[in-house]
Amino acid sequence: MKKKGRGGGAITMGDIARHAGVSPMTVSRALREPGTVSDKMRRKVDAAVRQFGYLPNRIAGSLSSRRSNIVGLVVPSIRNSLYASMIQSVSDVLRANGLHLIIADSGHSLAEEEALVAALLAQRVCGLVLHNTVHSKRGCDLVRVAGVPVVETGNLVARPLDMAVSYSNFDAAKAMTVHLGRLGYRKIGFVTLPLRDNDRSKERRRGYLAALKELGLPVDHDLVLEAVGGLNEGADALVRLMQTGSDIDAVFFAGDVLALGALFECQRRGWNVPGRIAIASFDDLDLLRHTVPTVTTLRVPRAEIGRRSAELLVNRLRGAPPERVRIDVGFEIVQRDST
Amino acid sequence: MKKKGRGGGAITMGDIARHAGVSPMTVSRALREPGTVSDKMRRKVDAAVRQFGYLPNRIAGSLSSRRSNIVGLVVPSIRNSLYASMIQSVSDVLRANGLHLIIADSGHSLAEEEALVAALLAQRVCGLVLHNTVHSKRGCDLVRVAGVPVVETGNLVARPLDMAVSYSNFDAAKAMTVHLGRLGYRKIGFVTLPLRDNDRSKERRRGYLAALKELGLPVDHDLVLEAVGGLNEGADALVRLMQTGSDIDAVFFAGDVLALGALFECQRRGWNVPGRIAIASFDDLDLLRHTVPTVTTLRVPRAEIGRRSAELLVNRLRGAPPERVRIDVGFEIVQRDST
DNA sequence: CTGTTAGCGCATTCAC
DNA sequence: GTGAATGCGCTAACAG
Repeated sequence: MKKKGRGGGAITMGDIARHAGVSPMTVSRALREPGTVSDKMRRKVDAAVRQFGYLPNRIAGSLSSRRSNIVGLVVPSIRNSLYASMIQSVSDVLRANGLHLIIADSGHSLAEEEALVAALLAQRVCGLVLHNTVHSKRGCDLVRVAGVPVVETGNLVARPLDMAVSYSNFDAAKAMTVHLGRLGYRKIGFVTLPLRDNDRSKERRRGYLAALKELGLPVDHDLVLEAVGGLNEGADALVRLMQTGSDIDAVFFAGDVLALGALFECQRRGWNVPGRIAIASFDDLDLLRHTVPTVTTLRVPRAEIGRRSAELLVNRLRGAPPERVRIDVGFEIVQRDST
Repeated sequence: MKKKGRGGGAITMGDIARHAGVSPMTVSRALREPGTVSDKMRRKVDAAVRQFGYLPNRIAGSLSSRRSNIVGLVVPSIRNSLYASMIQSVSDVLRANGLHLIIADSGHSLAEEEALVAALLAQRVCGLVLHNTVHSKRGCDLVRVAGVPVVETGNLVARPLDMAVSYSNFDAAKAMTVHLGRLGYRKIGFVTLPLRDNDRSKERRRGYLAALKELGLPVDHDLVLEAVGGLNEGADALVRLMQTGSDIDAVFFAGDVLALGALFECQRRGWNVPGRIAIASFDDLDLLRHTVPTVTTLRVPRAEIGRRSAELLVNRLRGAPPERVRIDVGFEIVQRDST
């Protein structure tokens, strides 16, 4: 059983117009700018819309208006809860402003990020949020040529593609290391996440090393480890550091999951924290406030980063002049029982 | 160069065609079906595409072909890591098949889900994945009228809108409760997540009650608590249950974060687990394998749910006949040290 | 294999 | 305040 000869497809604005006895243009206006249409017309349109369960075709609308009202977001990993609160706040601000969000996951790969940026731009997103701050040459070119506003959020880069909202990974890691030094720890290990194509990891390690220098402590390369994410990796790293033979007294993990894994390993082995070994973390995963002992960490205002990023995009889309913006949201050291 | 005026905007397929000395249609084909175009033509097109950094406008393509190649996914909360692995596998399968994904977050609200479904359908998504299985009347109508394939994943409903890939929350909760009974626990508490508009929570509680009956244990309503998510809530619930005065010996938490919060509370108070109180959880959060003690839980194959959901959509989009599908991925009880 | 014609469903721009 | 004409950039369907 097909519809009338009228090409069986979905209901269009024209159909609604016909059934409401008005022109398609009036339907379009009644839906987007109800104020510019007389009450009588609007009621007729609304009735027909409800009757048919009509949903305007935004694809056609976007093509015609040359605006998609969709923002693209690329994070290194959707699974990492770290990004979740940022995603949420970006999403909330955009929705409050009638914009939609496409989230993509680059899997920490530069090539994948490039492919995703291309795909998003091909969808004609009207703005981008990129967590990574290291991009392929072509990725940069694509963004520049497209001319859409872009916010980079993973690290406060000196010269962003367009806008940046973040904190300094260098300053944060340095501050935490100095904090440990001031607490009296002298042999401070450091476990970094993979450094490849990752600005943030590199900056954190740089911060750690700069702090040692400032504290007048020697750099012991046996005390610096690289680990991929995960609880097991954190546990392994801790054990390896303890076995170096050096009298290591604290470990700073550049990722909260690593720190957590290490803490659990200590619980399993009965190593007192911080008595036998102190543990510090990066990023205030909610859990760190609940473990026994609670874990000292760096708090980064992830939600604020998301909110302000989205606000910048919204403003730009509303006509704010394109100017380089660089917002430092800062960070905070949360001293708890593990150090 | 008369009409081309550089101010006009982005580069179009027509521009590429002109510069490559071919027709727009050849450009279109060279990009989408390179095999159907001669080598010579394809090389000319590729050269022009690279020279201008051309990205085809998918909005125009979608409007013309009446296919968006975008799938919509609605989850109750992006922040919940539970959904993350499902999202990831959906995303992977879709991308491998040239489809994109829009993720939306309903905040556990029925009204919000309806609004999101409407927005996604207005974007003319070619498929939907809905985690929630309770929908508003209008939400159901919208989906049905749109005629796009839909997969529901949160609970294995008897009569899905279209397709369902999930496990039975009832069976799972019942199985775990029976498992606890068989281990010898006689006073088994239950902490549920909010029940409102939430099929999954209701089914889990039903399963718990059915198990008590099967075990021949009395139902003590003081031992059933409702808690919103979060570590604190889990801790609070545990303490309240312990203070009922009844000699409660085990608690089954219908959410992994709740269980974790309870476990940490036990660590803080020095309550032996499972000696003084046994703890069981729902959903195999990675952490539960690492805590001290490790936590008994229900493992649900979240990634498989995502993968199979996406595969069903892909098949349907490739022309598979619309038939009601109902896939039970099952679950597994993971017995660990907390019980 | 390649090109031509004719829309896709809406919003912009102008008349009225 | 309303409507008619026009085209957004691309692809389906056909013709050559």
